[in-house]
Amino acid sequence: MALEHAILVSLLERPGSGYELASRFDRSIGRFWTATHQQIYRVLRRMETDGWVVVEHVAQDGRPDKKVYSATGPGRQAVAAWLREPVEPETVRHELAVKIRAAAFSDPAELIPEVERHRAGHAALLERYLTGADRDFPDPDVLDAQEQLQHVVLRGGIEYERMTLAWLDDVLATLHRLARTPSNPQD
Amino acid sequence: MALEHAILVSLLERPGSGYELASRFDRSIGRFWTATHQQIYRVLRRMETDGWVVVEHVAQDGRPDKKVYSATGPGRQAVAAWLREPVEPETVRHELAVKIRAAAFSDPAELIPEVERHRAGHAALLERYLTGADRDFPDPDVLDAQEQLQHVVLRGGIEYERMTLAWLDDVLATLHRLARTPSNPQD
DNA sequence: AGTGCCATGTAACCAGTTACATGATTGC
DNA sequence: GCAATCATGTAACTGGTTACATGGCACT
Repeated sequence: MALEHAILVSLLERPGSGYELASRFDRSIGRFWTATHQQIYRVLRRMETDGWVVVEHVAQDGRPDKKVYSATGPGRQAVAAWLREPVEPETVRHELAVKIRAAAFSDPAELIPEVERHRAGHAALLERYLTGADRDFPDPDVLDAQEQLQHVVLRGGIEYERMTLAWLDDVLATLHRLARTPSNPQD
Repeated sequence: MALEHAILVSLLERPGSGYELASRFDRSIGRFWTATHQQIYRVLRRMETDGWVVVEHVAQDGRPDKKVYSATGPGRQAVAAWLREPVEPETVRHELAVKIRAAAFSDPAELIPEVERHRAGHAALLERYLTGADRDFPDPDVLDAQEQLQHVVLRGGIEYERMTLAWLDDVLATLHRLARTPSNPQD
């Protein structure tokens, strides 16, 4: 399980409430780990009883009170211990790839709009990464350790999106080729 | 849910037993969808009662009997209907990326062996893809529709591994740089 | 009047993982 | 004798998703 650790890393970078964590998981951290607010609240309570985080109740006016969480010493140690454990290989769930193979048993042309939709999504994400990189790391040669590590992860996201865009173009070309030569497999 | 559909696609490509499906999920299909045999047996039974697949009991001598499953007409229609539904965006789970950011709160040098282990795993996988591509698609210009779609998915896997290798080199360079300049953040 | 943001939660369900169980055959 | 391969399953658990609930403030 790594959601605990993802939350701890986020709290080490900056303390915050469950709500704030949920919005971070929708933005930056969401690039490589997703979580809903329900999950986050549940895990935060568990980590509090484990002593990995502490809460500070903050009253606000004009908006609801919030509970600001911070990582504790034991929490930091838990992260360090987890870093020393080997990561199991990622379990892949690539639904679009399954669909592309499935297209052989239906009409490949039908998949084109879906692939185009994905392409547009990835293009938009790449744009967001690039503008985010410009904004958050305007001078990539002067970064402290934490920023360098954040930056190299962001570079990974950018390269992933570029690769994916190129591949989706390859997929689209293949689908268009198949649409032009109507073989109609077993239908 | 897409495990049903991944199994159906695999059975459309070729009928097989739960055991055979499990080994396919360890090889080719495992590139973009994973499943254990327990899961596969459970889903096959559900799909049988739904009429998406049919079983044929095959007695064998020298080895245990097996139940060979095939996709039915309704199964094929279920795949076609699923193809027309939009795919939800993939939920990403990239544990290594979390660890790289976590390294800022521990010793970045400690992560180097782990990243090298990953690099070796991805390099081995790329090799396997490349030899598999040579073996299964020796002449990529003469492929039928099904093979073309399988091939474009394989190309995606190859490009993904290449990109990942390049990124892991980038990560390693970053970690080595940080190890040379001991900043030691909050320890 | 309606939408969106801030903020926290409960409850039910479903998918996926881990552990355990059985048993014959083939090869080292 | 031991491990690997073929072959199918049960049971318990855990992590993640979906639906539902509450309520004030700011903006259009």
